[in-house]
This record gives sequence, structure tokens and C-alpha cells, in this order.
Amino acid sequence: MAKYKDIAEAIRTKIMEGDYVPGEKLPYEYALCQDYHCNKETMKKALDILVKEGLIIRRRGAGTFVMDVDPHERQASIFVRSLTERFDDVKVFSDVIEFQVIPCDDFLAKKLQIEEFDFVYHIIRNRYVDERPYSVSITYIPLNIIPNLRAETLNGSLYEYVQNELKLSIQSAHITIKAAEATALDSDFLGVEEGDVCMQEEQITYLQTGAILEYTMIHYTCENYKFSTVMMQQ
Amino acid sequence: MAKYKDIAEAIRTKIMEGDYVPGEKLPYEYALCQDYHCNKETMKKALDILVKEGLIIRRRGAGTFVMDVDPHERQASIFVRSLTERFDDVKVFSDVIEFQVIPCDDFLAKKLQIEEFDFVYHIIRNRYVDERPYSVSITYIPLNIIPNLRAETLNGSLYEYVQNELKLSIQSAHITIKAAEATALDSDFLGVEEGDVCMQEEQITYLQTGAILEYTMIHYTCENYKFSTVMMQQ
DNA sequence: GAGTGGTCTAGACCACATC
DNA sequence: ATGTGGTCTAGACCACTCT
Repeated sequence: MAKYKDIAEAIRTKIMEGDYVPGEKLPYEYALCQDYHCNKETMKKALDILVKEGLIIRRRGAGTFVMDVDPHERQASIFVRSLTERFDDVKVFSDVIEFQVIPCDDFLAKKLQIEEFDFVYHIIRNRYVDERPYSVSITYIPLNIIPNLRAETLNGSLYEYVQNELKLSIQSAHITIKAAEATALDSDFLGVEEGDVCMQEEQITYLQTGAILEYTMIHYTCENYKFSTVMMQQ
Repeated sequence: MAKYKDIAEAIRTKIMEGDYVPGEKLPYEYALCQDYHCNKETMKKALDILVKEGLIIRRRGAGTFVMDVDPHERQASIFVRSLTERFDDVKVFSDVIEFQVIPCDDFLAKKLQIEEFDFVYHIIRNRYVDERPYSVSITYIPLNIIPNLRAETLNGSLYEYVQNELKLSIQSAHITIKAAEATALDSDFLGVEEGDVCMQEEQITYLQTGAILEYTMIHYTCENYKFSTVMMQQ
């Protein structure tokens, strides 16, 4: 783990635990660098992470300040903004209702950037949060990325398995959000009528190698869905 | 403008114009730094921008590669990922259907981080894209951020005005997306029934000074709405 | 003017991929 | 072994804010 990530983690914890209160100015120049035994550039990298998470704001000539958002909102938005947390679905339980290997069609080949008829896992999962139906997800994973996937693995966290067991690093996720019509599959589990409006999240996940790990489409009930993000001026 | 942004811009243009084809490996070590007369760290900053835009991928030990996404998708996702472009609503026309100054209530004071009863602009706009109804937006702007706003300004791009005329720099936008019920206002313009499901985008825009420029809530018809983003592993 | 953030450089060392 | 990307440092200079 890089030093700047460790420092970001340490300061994030301090903010979350209220050691730094909203609106408070953080020390920067000497103090922080000395506290964490690092160079100015390294500290900047660390603080930039927290800026992107919306936890702090930096003002040239003025200082660095803790953002004033209420703790509940903060927790929620960090959840969706941090890839690690996004993929740490430890509080989510899944019923695997379909798990098979199929040759992919033209559409999937394009999404996964593989050849038509290459084999992929076809996985459908019903997910619960707090023991209540939460989402229905359809996932496709190229067989050559994970040669021997077991259904049991899918009950837990796929991402934990990929990162901790297979030692593959996730680089990024490209996400598209829109409204869609609920399918028969959705109606059974989510308790909505087929054809009703639901929220759809499409996700393509890239490994650090540049290979595509998965293409996933998730449906949520409108009531369950909320997505937060921060866009930064470059 | 910083050097690394200029370099990112130059390389982005090359990719968009097809000078670098998807899958192609970019030169890095000497060549790029020499081409653009910069240091390794500066080049890294430049390329990191393009990584975040999903245009390239970097693989330790292997090299830097142009991502293989089709040009249409690429254009679309850069549109939503880049703050500048997001705020460059030049193709969008607005009818200002409400424009007044009001004292803010408790809710707004919290969102805008100002005091209750501080004055704010209350702006409602109907927006068209390609001359078709697109969205209904309600915007609140603290009066002290833009003391003399004119209704005419709102027909064009507010962000262009803020950045080019007022010389205020936008730092970030915090965006939350969810489904919501269409209001009477929505039904008139968007042609949906009151109470029907619509898409809601809440946005709080920060200036580089740390001040909040605006709180905006936008409603779209479900058919009109699509949002794309990239989440990077830190 | 003092304090603070942003950028840039040169050089060092490490981690990883490919051959 | 070599090439390539990632991180870190020390030091420099500039831009901005506050007072």
C-alpha cells in the first residue's frame, strides 16, 4: 500500500470519527507533513483523495477545510464513491438463482471485448439488504478471467474473492444509470409489476491488466435506489 | 492553465481524431516527455486525467494503451465525465418560467450553507434539447454569490456566465440521482402525469473558493435520462 | 508580507511484465 | 535483464487569500 493512501486513510478516519469537525481548518504546511513524515507532494496526493470523496475542500491561499455534510449523507456518499467500498458488499446477501456457462452472443462479445461464442458465466442473483429484497442482477464474466468459479463463491462477495483469492486488482468500473422496464424476473422478487418503471445500473468492470472482469446489469425498485457522485473540475 | 492539463488536452485530441488507434500502445518514457518538454511526473499527471476519462489504460510493466470503446460511447461518456462539458450547455435552450429573489428557509439554508432568511434567487427553467422538452429545473443561488443576475443571462449558459464574465472558477459538483414523483410543474411541460415516476438529479455546485454557487433539482422524463460515470480504484 | 495551495523538475528507488 | 509504470523526496517558483 502506498504511503499517500495510508495517510488519506488515517485522515479520513479522523474526520469520520469527528476528530476534525466540519468547517474546521486542517493544518497543512509543516504540521501535517511532519505528523505523517512525508513530503509536500505526497501529502497533496493524500488530501486529493479526500477532496474527491467530498470530505474536504482546499482553497489556495486560505487553507484546507472539513466539508460540512451531515454524517449520514457522508457515509452514504463515500459508500458509492469509493470503489473498494462499493465492491465490499459484505452486508449484502445474494441468492444465486441462475449459474451456467454459455457461449456469448454478438451483444455480449462487444460489451466484454471478447469474440462471439467465447464462453462466459451467466449469473443471476437476487440480493437482500437487511433481509429485504433489494436488487436483481445479471452478470456475465468471461470464463478465461476466472476459469473455475463456484456457485458458493457468489453467495459472498465476488469482488473479495477476485481481489483476495485470485489476486486480481480492479482498476475501474464504468457505470451507466437509467430508468428501465421491470422484467418478469424483477416482478417476482422485487414485488413490482412487469413493465413498471425500475432503476437500471449497467456496469463494466476493468482489471488493472486492462481486461474486462464483468458486465453486469442490475435492477432496483425506484424506492431503493440512490446514487451519489462528485465531479471535479480538472 | 497548467502544463499537465495542456498536455492531456493535446493527447486527448490525438486520440479523438484517431491519431492513436484503440489498442495501440503509446510511447512513454523518453518520447512523450521529450515531445511535450516535461518531466515524468508532469506527464503522469496528464495521462492520469485521460485514465479517469476512460480513454487510456496504464499497465505497470507493460505500457499505456488506448482504450477500445466505440467513438459514440466515448463521446457520450466524456460528456458526462468532464465538468467543463457538463456545464457547457450550449445546445440546451431554456425558458425561464420563474425568476425572483426570496429569503431562504431552513432546508435551503442547510443545502447552501448560508443563514436562514438570507436572500437567494429562485429560478425555474424549462429546458429543450433539439427543440423538444427535456427537463424542468429549480435552482437556488445565494444573492451574495451573484449580486446582479439578469433573467436574460439564464436563457444562455449560466456556467459560461459565471466562469467567463464573473471570472469565478467552479471546483466540483456533488450530484445525487434517484427516482421521484413528477410534480404539477413537470406534468405541464414534460407531458407526464402528476405523480408518475420521473428521474431526479440534485446538484450542489462548489466554487474554487469553497463557496456554494447553487443548489439545483432537475426532473427528467424517464426516457430522456441517462447518466454515465467512471469510478477509479484509488 | 505572511501563509497556504498548485505546479514543475531532477533524480532516486521500487514493483511488475515481458522476453 | 530490460522496459515500463508508481511512488517519494527536496527544492524551486508561482498564484492566491487574508489582514
